Amino acid sequence: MDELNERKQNILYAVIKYYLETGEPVGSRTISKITDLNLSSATIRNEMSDLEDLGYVVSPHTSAGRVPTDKGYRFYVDKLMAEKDKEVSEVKEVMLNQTERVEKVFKQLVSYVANATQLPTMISAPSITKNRVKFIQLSYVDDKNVLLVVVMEGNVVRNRVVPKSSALDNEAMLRLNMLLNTHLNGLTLQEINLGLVSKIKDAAGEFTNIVEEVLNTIADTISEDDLEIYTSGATNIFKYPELSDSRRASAFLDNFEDKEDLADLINEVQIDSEKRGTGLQVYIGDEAPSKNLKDCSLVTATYDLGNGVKGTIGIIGPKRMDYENVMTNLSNLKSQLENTLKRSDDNEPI
Amino acid sequence: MDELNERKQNILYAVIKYYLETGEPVGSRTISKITDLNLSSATIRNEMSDLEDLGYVVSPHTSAGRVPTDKGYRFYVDKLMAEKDKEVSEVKEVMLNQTERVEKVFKQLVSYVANATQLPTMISAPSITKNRVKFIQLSYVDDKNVLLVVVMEGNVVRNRVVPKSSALDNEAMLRLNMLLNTHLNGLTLQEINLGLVSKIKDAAGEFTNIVEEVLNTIADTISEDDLEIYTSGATNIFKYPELSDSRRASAFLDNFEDKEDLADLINEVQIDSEKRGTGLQVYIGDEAPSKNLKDCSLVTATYDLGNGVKGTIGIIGPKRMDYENVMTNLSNLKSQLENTLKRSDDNEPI
DNA sequence: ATTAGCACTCCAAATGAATGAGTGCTAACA
DNA sequence: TGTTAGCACTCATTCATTTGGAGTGCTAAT
Repeated sequence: MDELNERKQNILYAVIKYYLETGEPVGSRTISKITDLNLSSATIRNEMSDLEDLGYVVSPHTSAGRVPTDKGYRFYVDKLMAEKDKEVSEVKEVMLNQTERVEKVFKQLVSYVANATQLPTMISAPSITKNRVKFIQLSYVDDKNVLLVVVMEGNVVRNRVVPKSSALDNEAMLRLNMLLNTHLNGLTLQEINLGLVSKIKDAAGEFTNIVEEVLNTIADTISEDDLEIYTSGATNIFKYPELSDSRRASAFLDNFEDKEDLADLINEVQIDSEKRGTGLQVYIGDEAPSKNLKDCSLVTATYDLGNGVKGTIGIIGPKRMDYENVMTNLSNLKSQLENTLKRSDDNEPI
Repeated sequence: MDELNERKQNILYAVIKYYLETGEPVGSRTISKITDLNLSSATIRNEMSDLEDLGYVVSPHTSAGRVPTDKGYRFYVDKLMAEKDKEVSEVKEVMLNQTERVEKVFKQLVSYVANATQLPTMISAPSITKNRVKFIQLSYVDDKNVLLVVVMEGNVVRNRVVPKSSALDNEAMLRLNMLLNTHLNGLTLQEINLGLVSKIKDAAGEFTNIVEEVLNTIADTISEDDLEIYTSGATNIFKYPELSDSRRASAFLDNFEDKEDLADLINEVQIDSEKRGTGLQVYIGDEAPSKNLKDCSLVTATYDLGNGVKGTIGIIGPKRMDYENVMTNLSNLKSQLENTLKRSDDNEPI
């Protein structure tokens, strides 16, 4: 903490701030000019040399300016940024229209964020494995199939057409619906264990095999795309020359296109967030829980709808991204999401 | 047609074939060596000069080899390719698992095709506006909402939580379900016109306003994401140096990420396909019905499930893509899709 | 403690020569 | 008449060289 005196902090701040804008190594003369410290370039040079020894900056080669290291960025995010720039950026209210399908809401949302930050953005819909079953319904579709609809808390709806092996008249269907609802309502997927399953099958009597099919389908349906990921703004990385050469860009976009990889990433971020008890997190370079983000930073906001139902918004960009802007945006979004989606749960009678 | 004698055609074929592989302008000496025409480079030079005059090839600068023009490609696709290479490439049976949700099937499919062709691929789920309503169901969710489920032909399911303004007991719900199903089953969205709507509202009696909400929602639900587009393999363009500089790549990926643009494109392709009565289409460069594909070719297969229900698979790549491989792949996919999805409709009793 | 001054380093952009692939043309040949 | 060998010419690419400038580190003066 005392490692850096005020002047060094000021200089480090100026270096990073300037570098964030330009992406070019910044030299002593520049700092001397842009700050109002009234120090000559020579003095700055001495200080910067110290900062380099302490590991906050490096110069890419002998006669270049200095570039922040991960440690430098970390210090900036943790200390400098918070202290200096507490000017509250205007909070834009995002239109969260809950009457739309969830899917569509998230599509709009992710594209809004990508646009606001001008960075590649991903967002995970709330993981529904921890979400509770609100309502289950089987209905007649045609002779060979029944339609299974499962409504989860937060009005997430999943449906599937299930082929039926045996005949099933209306009354039987009614009974099955009753059976399923009385046993499963209010439970999370994790709570639907083998014991319960066999109990339901017993109770189903002659319909034991159709119930089995239905239960399998429920498990499938709920878990199959647990962690649905939406992305947008991938091409924003081309705004940063340091990431746009074709090798790097291709590698990055490959990752960004692979929803499964992103889901893994988000999973780890959520675990992390739980551990640290923070909603907003910044991963600089190697800090990110993923292999291929060496040259990038990741900023995430994990929103929490209670009952362990969580989702994450993530932004990936160059290390020299505008952390402040990104962080205010995300934290803003996070609280709005929590408010809106929680409010929609207040409606429910359960 | 007589414009090109056999020898010229052979040479043009060799030029294009070679260029498809290398992406480099190809010179007379190369052609002289790789063909078994036993012609000296000088002769080839003369012929190539003629081909250039006729507009089938150009040389990018004075001392470079020749590169096919759009006209050259067109001739290749229409004439040369068909004649020469009718070796049937092995037809791989793609796993089309219809028990999965449609959504997931298409996701798998598009990624399969992208992988098989090593090109950016998009696919549109069958447009459901022309699809028929099979089954409608309202059910109780909680005090303030009802759940609306619409099953279309081909077992495409759409659902939505509809806020209800007035109380609605079980019996009323039953009556509404009857009413909606008797009036709407078997109709396409286009056939649900204003006259019909007011007729239903009349018949609904006291529930006229909830019926209105429901009907609006149906219209919305069906049309909102008409033409859902799935994409995959976007980063494959980086395999082609001529498209991987950051300006071009960025522009391309921007387009490819924008699902609305792609939907427009697919729409026009489908119209086109109808006009020409072909399922498989090749657009070379400017031929494509879109602004930003100047440097690319687009190959599409429009599958037709009957009753005007159509969808399109599209592949976008450099002009020098492997047309044969791509076209056999698509035509293969097309027929399998048609078979599988049609088969699933045979199940239905309507 | 700060600063001016200077030598030194190294990148980046500019210049220019060498290389080589390819063409067009002409003249010779079958 | 069609084909080919030969030659002069063009132009992109590559590589080494030069040059300019930005920046540093060090030293000596304030």
